[in-house]
Amino acid sequence: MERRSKCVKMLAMATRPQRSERRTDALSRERIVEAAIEILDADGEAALTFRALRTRLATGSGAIYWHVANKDELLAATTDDVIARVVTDVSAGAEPREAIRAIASGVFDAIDAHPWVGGQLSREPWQFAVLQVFEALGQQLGALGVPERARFDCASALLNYVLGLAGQYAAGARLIARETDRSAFLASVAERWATLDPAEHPFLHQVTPQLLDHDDRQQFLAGIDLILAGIDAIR
Amino acid sequence: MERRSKCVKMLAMATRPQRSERRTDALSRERIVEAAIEILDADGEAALTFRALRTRLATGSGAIYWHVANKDELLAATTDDVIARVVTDVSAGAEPREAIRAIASGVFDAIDAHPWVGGQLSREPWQFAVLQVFEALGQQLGALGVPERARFDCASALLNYVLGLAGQYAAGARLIARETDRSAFLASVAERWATLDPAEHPFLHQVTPQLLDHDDRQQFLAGIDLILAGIDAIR
DNA sequence: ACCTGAACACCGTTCAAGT
DNA sequence: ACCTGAACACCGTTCAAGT
Repeated sequence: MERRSKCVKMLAMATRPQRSERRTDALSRERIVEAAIEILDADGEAALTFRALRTRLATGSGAIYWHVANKDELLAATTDDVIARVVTDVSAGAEPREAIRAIASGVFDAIDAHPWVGGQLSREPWQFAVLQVFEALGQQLGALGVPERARFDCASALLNYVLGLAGQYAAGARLIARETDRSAFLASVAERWATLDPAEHPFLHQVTPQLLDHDDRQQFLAGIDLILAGIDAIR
Repeated sequence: MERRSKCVKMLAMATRPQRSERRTDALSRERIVEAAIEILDADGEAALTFRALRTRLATGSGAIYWHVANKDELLAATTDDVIARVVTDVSAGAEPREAIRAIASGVFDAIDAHPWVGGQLSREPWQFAVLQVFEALGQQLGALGVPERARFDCASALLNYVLGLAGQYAAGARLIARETDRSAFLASVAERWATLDPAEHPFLHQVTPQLLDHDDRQQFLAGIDLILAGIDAIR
């Protein structure tokens, strides 16, 4: 996708006299979204500012606003970009239950690779990216034989669960960025739990060991399976 | 809770010569949190700024920072304040399944009354308010007879679902604030769905009627029941 | 100990002016 | 049509100075 096009252009300008030919790397909505994703991946949500963007794209802020209405739209576009790949990646031939797990896993992995996507998904629920996931889940529920009346609620339950984890995971990533690593972060959470009165918080004390060595992805899929089991029960 | 204490003080100052007695309404963390909640309820998340706060409290920004570390801590405190009441309100005597529904309903109603709480819950997952909900859910799962090994995953699934809805609902409220009302908002969502290709989005087209007249609270509880049914199935 | 309020270092967004 | 970049109206936060 021509990530180095800016450098190429600058080299060309330095070695050749400028020509009137159309620059192939002219500013475009696509290039802006791409640059935004690079900033978000490298330095997190807080680092994405129009100033950072115009520096990276070597342009003025007004130029960015020519292609993108505002920051909300830009964030929605970056999220759509990442999620679109997930949903279309799910192979159409799979068995419905496996397909649902694959969709959920795909969203999980996308958030794992780009934590800022989690924050964005849970903040803007009716954006296109979320619709894509909702549609994909709903189709598979149909294939699974869930009666039409119940499909809306079931898809909604799965979607809310996925979005809930999305937000949680994104927030976790935000905190871990400040700490050293994941296990140190979990240890500090466990420490805080340990300071709570065991008489008032018996459950938290009980599950602290599980907190410390649980696998996020596995726990996420366990939740999906739980909801699928519930769907089986009402079917 | 003395909501009018500022006015009382001003009247007192106007009618009596100042006395050296300690003002009962001196600035305190509690009063700041209370004022913040009033601003959030009246005008939404975007309206809560330190400038709005210092105007309402008739003080300087530094005074607020003396009692509260920063804006994140203030937001966490407001959320804790609202959620604490929900969790302690759940009557201890209820049957576990009903208690879980009551906890979930309580969180739902709190978010319904204070949409900004939803945004905050889904953004800061390990804050105290969320721990309280997690603890309450976990305790009831124990009472329900869920084996210890599975309790962590089950509580996690319920919590993620609740937090997912929290974020979604908060975002919806943010959008509805700009539109006229809820049904106009849903109609505009349905309109957008209608523009999508029915061949690619059959599910969305199918459930549009249900979108238009669904009850948020009822749908939320249907999801809780679905997860509870799944928990029954694995028990 | 607690409060004041000016100042700092940022934001997102706009817009007259250029090509 | 597309881009520039200064300017505007905000933020959260700090801090010397007051009581």
